[in-house]
Amino acid sequence: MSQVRVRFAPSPTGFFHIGSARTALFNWLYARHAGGTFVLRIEDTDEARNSEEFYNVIYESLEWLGLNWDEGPKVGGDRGPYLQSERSQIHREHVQKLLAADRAYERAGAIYLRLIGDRSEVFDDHRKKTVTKVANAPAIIDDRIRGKVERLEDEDFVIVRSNGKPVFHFANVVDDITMGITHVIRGEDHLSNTSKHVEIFRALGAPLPQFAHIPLILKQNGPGKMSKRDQGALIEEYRKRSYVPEAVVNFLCLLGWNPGDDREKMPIEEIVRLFDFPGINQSNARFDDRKMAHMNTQYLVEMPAERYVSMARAHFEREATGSAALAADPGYFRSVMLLAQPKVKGIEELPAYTSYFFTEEYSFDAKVRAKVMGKGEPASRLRELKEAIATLDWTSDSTIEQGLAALAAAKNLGFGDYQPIARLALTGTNVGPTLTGLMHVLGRERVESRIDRFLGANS
RNA sequence: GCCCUCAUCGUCUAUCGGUUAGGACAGGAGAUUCUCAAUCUUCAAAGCGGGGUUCGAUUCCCCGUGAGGGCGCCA
Repeated sequence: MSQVRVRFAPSPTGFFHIGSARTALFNWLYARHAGGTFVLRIEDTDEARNSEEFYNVIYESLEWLGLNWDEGPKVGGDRGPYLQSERSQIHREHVQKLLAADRAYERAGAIYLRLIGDRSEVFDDHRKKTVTKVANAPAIIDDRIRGKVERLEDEDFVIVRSNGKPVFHFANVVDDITMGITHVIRGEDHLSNTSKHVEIFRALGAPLPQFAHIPLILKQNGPGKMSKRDQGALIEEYRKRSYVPEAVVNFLCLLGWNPGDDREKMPIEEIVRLFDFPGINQSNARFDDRKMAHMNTQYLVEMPAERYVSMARAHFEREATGSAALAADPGYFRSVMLLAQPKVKGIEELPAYTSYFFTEEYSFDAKVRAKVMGKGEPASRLRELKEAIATLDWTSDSTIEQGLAALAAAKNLGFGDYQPIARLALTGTNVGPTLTGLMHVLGRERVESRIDRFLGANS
């Protein structure tokens, strides 16, 4: 194991944002790539917002994405505690250290970090008040993605509020120091704050970690970065919609990073092998749910049967409770789902796409019926098909296909003369899997009775 | 207002000074006579503007412009 130690430090807000997921992912990827340690630290300082289930949202989302942490809540580690709310003593000790070294002072109940340099009183037009400026040297941030960034802090700033709680910047830096974090990989929205962090590191006499500020994810429509209210912004949503977690991860990897060539769908092991700072982009990326959906479909069509069926069943259990599909014979359920696998774009489409397989009360699409019934002699074709059923070989969809082709040839017609009416009678619609495939799955009995019923109702 | 970052097809991106500027998603057209939202083929689509540097700039530098972010006793 290398010396690399990275951390993901979310705050328990009750949801898991896609931007957080990507930050967690990039940290995880770098840790795995470098053979380092991925630390999870929960920054739960704003106690009013925290509750047990808020913590679980973080754990469950990371687990669903497959981002396992080496140190942190639930797994422990020797640099804990890993909940920031349990680190107050550590924070206090560091404040004392600064106070003792005269690098911090109290004013109006709050504690400020003292910058070093000549001081002067200046009237700030924008804030409409007099402030004390310090002739400080600019902080130099040697960012692994941005290069050298200089930014000046020229006013003392609060590190502990008058209520005794450390501010984010301070707790964050102290925790990073005491946890031995070597690489701080986070969103670009923190880049400007980093000068404050550098001042704190220096005041504490701690070496700077490597910084890497990754680009942000912008909302699909409209201005600004993605926020929790935007479509597709929450990881929970993808879980609910039964997206393939590997597909979500793969998509997120490509939002701001690429392997340097055309490859898009890649196994995570390969991404881990190739992932490094030079491959990370500098510009923000607009989120595109259609490309995400496409990636998901790619994973779905190549998914082994067992997993596909179990994902489908889990989805029906969660989202289509009471569906007849759940009561159906497991073997039949399986056949139906596998028949639909190459045809649907997502697991979430399955209940609607397969509904007629699980009930005899499937509805007929009026427009489709009018179109199909209005052309040629569909009823005759259906009767011919019904008579041929007894002679069909039901062992596979291709033997059924051969039988139907022979029937059509005998009547000097084409398969296309039977297909639309048969599909209408059997499914009530004009879209779906191949006719012969669905006949094979439905089986001879269902096919026969459905055709009978249709002929009875339409003659 | 001040500060920081970024800038190639509508979107995600490749190119690390010399390419017919490539791929993917989305879109258009066509094919598959077993439908289709599936599959295949195919088409259209880009270097923000102005200055430099250079034999040569999408690529390097500067200035604009645009986009994003930060300026709390929020995280």
